[in-house]
Amino acid sequence: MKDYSNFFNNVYEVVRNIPIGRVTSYGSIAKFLGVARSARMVGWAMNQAHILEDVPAHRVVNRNGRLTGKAHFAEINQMQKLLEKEGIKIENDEVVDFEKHFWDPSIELGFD
DNA sequence: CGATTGACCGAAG
DNA sequence: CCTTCGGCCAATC
Repeated sequence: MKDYSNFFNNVYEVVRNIPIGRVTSYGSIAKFLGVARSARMVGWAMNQAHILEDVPAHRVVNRNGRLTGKAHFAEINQMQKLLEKEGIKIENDEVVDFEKHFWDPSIELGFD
């Protein structure tokens, strides 16, 4: 049973729970929610996220650590700017030491 | 309502 | 390194 109506809601909730100075990937979120093959839906969720306020979409990148969604922000450098502000270095639109800053919801949040 | 697109992922060549 | 393909599903045209 998969409540896709709640799926988007869950995505936003997970993203909100991303600690400062950490980043995660769309796939990891999707996997955490049990829809590993629907990572694109996470992307769509992010697309809708811009209407929300507590959704730090800048902390969500693709599995390469690349800022694929930067073009969707109000300003192109907004995403990189926010990340660098949190102590994450960006180089060539990619997160430096991505693995080091990577935050896996399935590990950090985990299930009870 | 059919076809296309998309802030993805992974595998294959 | 790059391109192509299959998969998944909502939103858009």
